Amino acid sequence: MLDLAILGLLREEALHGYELRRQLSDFGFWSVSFGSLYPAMRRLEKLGYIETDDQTGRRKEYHLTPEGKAQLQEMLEDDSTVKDDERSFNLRLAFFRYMEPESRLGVLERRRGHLVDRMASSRASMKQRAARTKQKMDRYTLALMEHGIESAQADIAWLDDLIETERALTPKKERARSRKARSRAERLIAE
Amino acid sequence: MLDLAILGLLREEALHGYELRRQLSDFGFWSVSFGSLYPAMRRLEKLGYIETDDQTGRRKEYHLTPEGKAQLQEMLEDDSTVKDDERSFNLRLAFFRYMEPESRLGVLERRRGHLVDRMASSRASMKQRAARTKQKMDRYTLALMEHGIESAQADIAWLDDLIETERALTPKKERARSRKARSRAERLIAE
DNA sequence: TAAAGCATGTAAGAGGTTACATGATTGG
DNA sequence: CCAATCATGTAACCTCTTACATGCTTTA
Repeated sequence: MLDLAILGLLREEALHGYELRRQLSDFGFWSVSFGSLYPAMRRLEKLGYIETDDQTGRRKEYHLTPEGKAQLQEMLEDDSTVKDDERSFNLRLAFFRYMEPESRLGVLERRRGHLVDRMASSRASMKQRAARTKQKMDRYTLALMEHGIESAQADIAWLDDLIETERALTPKKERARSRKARSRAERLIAE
Repeated sequence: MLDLAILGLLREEALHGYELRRQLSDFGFWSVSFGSLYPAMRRLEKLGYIETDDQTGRRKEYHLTPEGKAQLQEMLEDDSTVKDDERSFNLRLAFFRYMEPESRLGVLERRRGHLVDRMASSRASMKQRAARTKQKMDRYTLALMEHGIESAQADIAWLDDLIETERALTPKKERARSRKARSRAERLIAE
């Protein structure tokens, strides 16, 4: 997670730890602590993925080595290690330009599927709870769950845009299956 | 975090670990692992916050002790230990009904302020980056950041609804300062 | 009767945080 | 020149996950 973020940010330009941290939080990822960032950079240096040549004292600017570049590529491409959480997805999306165009659609659709699943099970549990206990949920819990569903819907609509654009950019055969899977998902959403 | 979730869910009804986990994920909080859940319940039992009397073998239903109830109250009320992340806020909101009405507005406004801040700094860094590097951001990064801002705006609007409703429910004097703080925040949002 | 799901638990370790320590540089 | 910010780092610890182990119960 953190390793991916470091390598990804360093792919574009050489950075030192402090600046890396700023960018990480500016992108809206997360505010990693220095106690986690600096040891991570040391580790990546030992692994030969990043290095620094300027000894000019104060700042320690790291840049990607060819091995680091290859490692980044592998981390982005290998979806067996991908977690289904938002941060993991956002991180990949931020580095989409470094990915193989064919892999991008897969990442987007996987994220979409995950959101659809979560929404469906959230809906189901709301109904089940309404049926089980006669009294309705308290105002706050209801607001929380409804907002969760609405946010997920907005995210899915946004993903659909991205998917559509991506499809237009990489015209390929064999789209029938994906389209079918998508309309099934849409039925699930529609209550 | 996990402790708060366990105590909060047990406040309404006695539950065993397996069921607790299901509810936790149904609420959209997170899918806690058993390797984390069971030890946590043990710990809470040793602390005297929860207990079980049914030895009927298979399931171990825990319920809240009076001490556990007091502890829950304290965890909900004490905002010095509150983290500003989404999960922490959602968890508190789900247990709003157990909180003092006077504390609720504070939680909502604190969350609002946090979102406004993050959005403002995200906006600022986008502009700064646009000015610094002549070339515009790649399509994906742009989509990510814009969507982040839009999501935050939607969350803020939702919070405003909650805040308004809450104000109507707890009519009090001394609202002028809060209202002023809120309109300042609104100016920040409006680009 | 086998497979799938229910239910509880342990051990090891990944992946972070907090708190602390240090010092250089910049701006009012 | 003093405070704030920049900048790097260490040590202790905390929270949670993964992987494993066990056995019961329901369903096809």
